[in-house]
Amino acid sequence: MSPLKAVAPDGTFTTGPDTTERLLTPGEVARVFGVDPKTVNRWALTGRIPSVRTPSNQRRYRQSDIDALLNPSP
Amino acid sequence: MSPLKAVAPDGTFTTGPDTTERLLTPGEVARVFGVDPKTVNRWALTGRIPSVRTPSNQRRYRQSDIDALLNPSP
DNA sequence: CATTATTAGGGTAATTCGGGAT
DNA sequence: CCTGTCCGAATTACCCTAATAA
Repeated sequence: MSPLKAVAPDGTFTTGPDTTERLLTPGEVARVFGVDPKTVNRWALTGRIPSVRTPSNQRRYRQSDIDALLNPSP
Repeated sequence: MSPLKAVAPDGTFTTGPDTTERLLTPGEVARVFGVDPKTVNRWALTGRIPSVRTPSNQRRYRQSDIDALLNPSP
């Protein structure tokens, strides 16, 4: 199964990648938690947060992962 | 082999275009990695991603290439 | 044919990376 | 153990106009 899903927010089926899963930059995540962007990256290095790497080795963080940290065991 | 059919691991095949070789626009790839579409084109220029050119010089990216970047030799 | 969105370019400011010292 | 800061180098975002796509 491809990681590039094709279900639109309204439930319709569209061909193409899943655009519903937003990716956040280190700076954006840093603002959420009120810490330095480098601290966010250290969390990734120590395995506290999952991260996605761009082809140029920059880190991106899934919105769902951040939401999970903000809402533990709902 | 023809790009117009997909052969599953069990030997069956599906009719229609090969979805693993679908071409993605710069904007679609950009949303996958959470970057600007221009950045995706820069990846192509610097050889980080293979790209296909339309007759009008626009860039397209093979979904299989994008999948490979997200799942580096598992 | 007209309209709207996307893309290709280039130029510049901002962000990110990694290491290392504090 | 965890965090914020300094550094240089690399990477990216946003600005614009013209061309292409739907």
